[in-house]
Amino acid sequence: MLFEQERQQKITNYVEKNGRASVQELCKEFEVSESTIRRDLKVLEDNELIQRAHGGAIAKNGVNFEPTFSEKSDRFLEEKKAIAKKAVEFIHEGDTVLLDAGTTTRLLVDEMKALSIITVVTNSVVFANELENYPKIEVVLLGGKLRTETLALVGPLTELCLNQIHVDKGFIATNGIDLEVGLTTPNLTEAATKRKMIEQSNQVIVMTDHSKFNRHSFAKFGTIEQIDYCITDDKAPNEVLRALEQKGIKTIMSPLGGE
Amino acid sequence: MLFEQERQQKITNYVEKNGRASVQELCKEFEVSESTIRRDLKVLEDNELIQRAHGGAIAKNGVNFEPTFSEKSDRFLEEKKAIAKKAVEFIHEGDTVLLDAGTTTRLLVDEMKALSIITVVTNSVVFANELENYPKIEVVLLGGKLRTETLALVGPLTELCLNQIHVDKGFIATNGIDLEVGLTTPNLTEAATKRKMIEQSNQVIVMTDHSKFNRHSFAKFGTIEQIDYCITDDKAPNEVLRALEQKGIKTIMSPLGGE
DNA sequence: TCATAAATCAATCATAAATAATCAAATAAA
DNA sequence: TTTATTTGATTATTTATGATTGATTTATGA
Repeated sequence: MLFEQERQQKITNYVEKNGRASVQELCKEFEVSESTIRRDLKVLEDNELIQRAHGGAIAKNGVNFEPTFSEKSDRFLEEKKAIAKKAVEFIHEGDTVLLDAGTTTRLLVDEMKALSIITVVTNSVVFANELENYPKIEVVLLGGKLRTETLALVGPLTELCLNQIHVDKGFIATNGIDLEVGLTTPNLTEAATKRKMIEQSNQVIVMTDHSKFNRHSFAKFGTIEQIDYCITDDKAPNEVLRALEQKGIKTIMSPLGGE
Repeated sequence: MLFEQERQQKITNYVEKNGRASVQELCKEFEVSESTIRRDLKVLEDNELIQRAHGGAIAKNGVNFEPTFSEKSDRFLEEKKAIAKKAVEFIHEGDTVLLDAGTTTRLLVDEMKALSIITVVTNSVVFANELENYPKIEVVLLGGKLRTETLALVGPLTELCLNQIHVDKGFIATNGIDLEVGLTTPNLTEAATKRKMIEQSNQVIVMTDHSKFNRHSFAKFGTIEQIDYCITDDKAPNEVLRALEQKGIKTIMSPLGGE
């Protein structure tokens, strides 16, 4: 008999190996009920490990998936929008900001378009493209190897570029925030880049929706103590936020529907 | 039985592959009703993955169909295409190549898509975007300040990135090629970047249509002697090409209409 | 040009499948 | 023990789909 996490790990493997899997197929394979499989799929989707479909799941990093699709099915979009609205208040005229690639930070890009003169440093080709039409925003793109799944730039070259700069505020995305483990993401190379980003930011602002709390992924890139501000939505677990506050980290809970 | 998203993905592929598809054709192919196909097409159109038409759908920016508007208005397009066809012959499996941003080099990107495993270093965000879907090509984007007019990355950060790499072949675009003045471009910062590119390339391959000969622009970025190969079209002035050959530079005149 | 026919479409509805929500039993942890 | 967690069964609810219908669009011929 498998433990819950073991089964979920194996389901991920199964889906990745076959590119897809139906709920019924997984029931047979793991000898559990449909309810259990569906619960597992939900968890795995929250962790962005698979892509759910009506009737089963599809592998994520499969060649088959356009970013537009994952964007469409982006969970917690409203929460992320609310978070972005709060985050943009941190940016003032003349600031230099660092913007980490990620689905939550993506929505901050939209908010930034209305701002006056600022410099935005980013490792996301998508963000750079989005911002290039706004003459008041100077865009600096970090170099590096292009990760095809996320269109983010990572690797030694990115870190080298980061070494050359220092920004007022760094907006960092994360896949997991856990009081004990800290900040984590699934990809080791990406983690190294994020680590350097935190180093080069005067203020570290973590943007994360509630689903990332008390979760951890594979690669650690920072400790809780390195955070200056944590912006999240109003479904984030209160006890964690209190613990953060006790460590001197300002937490901002953004209510849904904006201001 | 396919999941909804899978079917939509496959429809996109189908349309892209054939350039077009009728509703009935798709019904047969995927064994679903017209209603379903129409719903799918609507979703795909909303996601800007295809273009709908009465009776079916058309591929969007067809990889190898009609040229886009900006391409159409491009001067000497046919010449540039011919140049790109010659240039791509210089690239072999396992090569690392440097691709300068420019309208002539832009057409080399299209040619490169068919190639096997290579590494492409570029300072063009557009090129990086274009190539990211081709898994056999590893894309390294240089960092730097984003020039909004050309979507090229330039500046000290770009040069710093270039310092870290060395490539087999560098494909360089130019605004002017003159026997006395050398290679020139209108922008000083861009010139500095090109200069560094030439330094870091084992072989320097200049791609230029005939209109750039005997012309010079404001900022010089290289001497004639630094060129290893010069690829141009069959309207280039013969006396200049002869002079280049005498200096030991191989010149390739690409006849219009390909091979 | 216009009128008519044919094809295609969007909107609606019914249905079957899949899902989320709920609850109780089983299991594990305190 | 009690308490929390995981699981499976049950039930509303939601979703995907195909058929139908009337409206649009396109094609055809005068």
